Amino acid sequence: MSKTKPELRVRRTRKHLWDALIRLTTEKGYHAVSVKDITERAMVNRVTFYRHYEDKHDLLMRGMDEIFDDLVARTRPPLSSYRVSLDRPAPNASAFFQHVREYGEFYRVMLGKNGVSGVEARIRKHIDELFHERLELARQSQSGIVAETMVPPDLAISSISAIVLSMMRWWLEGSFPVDGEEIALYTTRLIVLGPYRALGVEIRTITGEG
Amino acid sequence: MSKTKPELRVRRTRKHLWDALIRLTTEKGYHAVSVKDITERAMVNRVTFYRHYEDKHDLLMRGMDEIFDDLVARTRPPLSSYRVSLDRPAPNASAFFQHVREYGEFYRVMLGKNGVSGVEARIRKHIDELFHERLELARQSQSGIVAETMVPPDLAISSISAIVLSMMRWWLEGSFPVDGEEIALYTTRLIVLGPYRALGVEIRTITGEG
Amino acid sequence: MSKTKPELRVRRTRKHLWDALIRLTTEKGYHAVSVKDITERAMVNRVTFYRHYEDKHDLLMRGMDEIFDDLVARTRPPLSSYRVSLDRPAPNASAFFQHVREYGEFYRVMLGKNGVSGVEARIRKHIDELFHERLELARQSQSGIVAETMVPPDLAISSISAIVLSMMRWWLEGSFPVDGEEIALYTTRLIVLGPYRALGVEIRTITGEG
Amino acid sequence: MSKTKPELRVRRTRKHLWDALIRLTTEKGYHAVSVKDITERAMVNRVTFYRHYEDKHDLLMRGMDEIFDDLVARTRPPLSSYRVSLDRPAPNASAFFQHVREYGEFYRVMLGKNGVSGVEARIRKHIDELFHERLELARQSQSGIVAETMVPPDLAISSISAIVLSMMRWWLEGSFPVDGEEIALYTTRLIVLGPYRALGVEIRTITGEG
DNA sequence: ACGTAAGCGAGACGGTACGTCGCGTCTTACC
DNA sequence: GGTAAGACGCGACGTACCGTCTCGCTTACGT
Repeated sequence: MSKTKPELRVRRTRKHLWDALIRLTTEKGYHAVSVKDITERAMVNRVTFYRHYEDKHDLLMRGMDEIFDDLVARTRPPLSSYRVSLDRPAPNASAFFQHVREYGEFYRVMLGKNGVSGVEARIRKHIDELFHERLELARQSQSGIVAETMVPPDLAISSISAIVLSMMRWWLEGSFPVDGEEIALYTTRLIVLGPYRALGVEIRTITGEG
Repeated sequence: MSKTKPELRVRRTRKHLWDALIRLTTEKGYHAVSVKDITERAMVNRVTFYRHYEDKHDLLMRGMDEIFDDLVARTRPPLSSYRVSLDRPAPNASAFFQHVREYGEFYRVMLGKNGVSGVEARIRKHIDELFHERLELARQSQSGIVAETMVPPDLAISSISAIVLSMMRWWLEGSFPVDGEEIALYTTRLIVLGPYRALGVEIRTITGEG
Repeated sequence: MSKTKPELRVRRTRKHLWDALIRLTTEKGYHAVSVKDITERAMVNRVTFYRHYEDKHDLLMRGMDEIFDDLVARTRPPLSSYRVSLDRPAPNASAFFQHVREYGEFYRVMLGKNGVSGVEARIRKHIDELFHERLELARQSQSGIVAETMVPPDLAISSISAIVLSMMRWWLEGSFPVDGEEIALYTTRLIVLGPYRALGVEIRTITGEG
Repeated sequence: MSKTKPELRVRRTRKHLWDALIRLTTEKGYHAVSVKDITERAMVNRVTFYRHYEDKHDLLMRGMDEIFDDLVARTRPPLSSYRVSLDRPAPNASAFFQHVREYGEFYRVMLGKNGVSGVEARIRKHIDELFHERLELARQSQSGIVAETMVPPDLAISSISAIVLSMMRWWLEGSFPVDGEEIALYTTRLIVLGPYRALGVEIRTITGEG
């Protein structure tokens, strides 16, 4: 590991800047926030900002990197066996929403009306990656090969992250109206019923259904 | 109707400005586009721009208004009877994707990575409204009252527009890889299988209906 | 005479524009007055302004031309014999101040703090011309030739118009505090005592003086 | 003195701007000079101009302040005893014209045909103040009280600055055709002969004084 | 008196300058 | 070495005014 932990002052400065960015974005939208705004709120000199970041966008990106590191660390883990179910949330779905809650302030502002256009795409990309392999596992666990699907596979796959993002947004906008497990369960259901079924993934554990 | 059709010169100027905005946004992203860029591309004086629009955002909003007027005009129409089906695209879905193809350049850039943060939300809102009443009709056509749904209704509803947007994005990014009828069919299927099902809208009741 | 008297409407328009210019200049100073201001005040379309005048300055110059035509017409006239005196105003001085009173509004604003830089010079030039020949007459009426003057002749001459303008300003700013004859008398005295004497012009008719 | 001397860069920037203003005004007249012109000539960014001055006029006023500070510093000084004379220039008159020569470029352009309307008035006001007290001293040195003057006092006084300005203009326009002492002498003579005489300030009383 | 040519109103437009805001760089001085 | 303070160049902003043009209406003048 080449990166040594930065000095205390440096970390403090960066944290102040990040917090200021998020707060100001919440208040008046990312684009209306200027570097001057950020540094004034963070009580840091404007020149100091430029010693740490290239610009406002750079600050955002670096902050997001850390958040996504956490996201990956939490949701990627082994997950030896997995069964598609309508009764229980998929375990990584639970982990995902725990993460979302923790970084709620960030996700809320970025997905809200004052958000940043590219950020949603980046989140979607991450979710895509996360759910992609799950899907592969699920499909491979099927005995036979599905000859023809109801919708083209990549279309179905892209709808998954759309649904997840939609769930996130609903959960965040309502300030976590339900439990993390619950939203994870709903998300699992919508994905299993829709895209999964369209792809021919059998819901084995479902009892009452054909 | 109080608004008289503007003079020829005026309409020409506005069209040039709109086209320049869309082209430039495609090229380098909305935020990197300046009013100066727009007017230079449109071969219109910068001051003339401000005679018609407050700013870049105003130009975008007014242009969108017209597009959404067209969208509503095409998809709202009566639609006396409607049956949920997995075999045929819902008629308004077809109309919707025809509209999307027509304004493809606009939708492609706005939903792409160079898009504008608020625009997707606005599109989503429109789609929400369009599909909302369809859903109500579908649910009311059910004989009994659905006591409990698999996911909260508004959650399911919000996932619908997420799916539609996702379909649009896929279709646009691939430059219309499939027929409009086909993408409409896939969209219908994903919605019927997922959110509709989660809401208890039975597919089998469809076939039995007149 | 090649110039036919312009149409009624034309004369009316021009008068409105001139009046508006003077009023507005009085109110907020020449430079703060825009063509738009003038036309609005004159209740004339802005384009119409440009049909008559090149710009604001052109309007001013043409108006001044008329005023100076009147000035010349009144003060140039024959004036067969003239005697320098400290008891009576020089006749052309009287005529001059009558003219000033008549066009008081114009002169007041042009010589006041909101005035126009070039205008004073133009007025000075006119006064110079008027007094120049008087001086020549006066000097030639002297029997002998004045060998050496107390100040160079052209310096003395240029001080004359300075004094006259100074008198005008005082008279105008105080809204004609004294009679036209009186101010003409004072002006005559200051000129005769100062520049004239410096030039060696004898005050013949003066009784009580050496 | 609370005002610290500004940084070197700042002084340099301001000097460049001032010089550019004077040069450009000489070349094409104050009103034709734009801030853009000034900054281009001064090789300073336009925004930097506005960091120092409100506008073109502000630059002019602040520059004038410094010049008038110098003027006052030079001509106000003690001046314990003073005698009206036609043979020697009044000492403050000499000092005055020395000052004028030093700031010749400024005065020449401001009093020339490309001048600025308000500036002459401001110069006149300064001269008025300077000569006012001299006059009072001269009049008070008279033994008796002058019952009636040939022209109202304030009229005579206002003619003094008119004469001085006139002398300045002649001297500047001819590019200092005569010595400073000489023009000061002529000015003294014209003032003593004209306004002073009109006010009853006797010349003969001068010689008899110690 | 009346038809017609002019004068005129209305408003879009290109163009120059304005004064302001935000960006990113640099220098100087402090700790 | 990290930070504060602030001058500066640069590019864009949104506005004001300028002078031109085109399109129609109306008005007063000449026959």
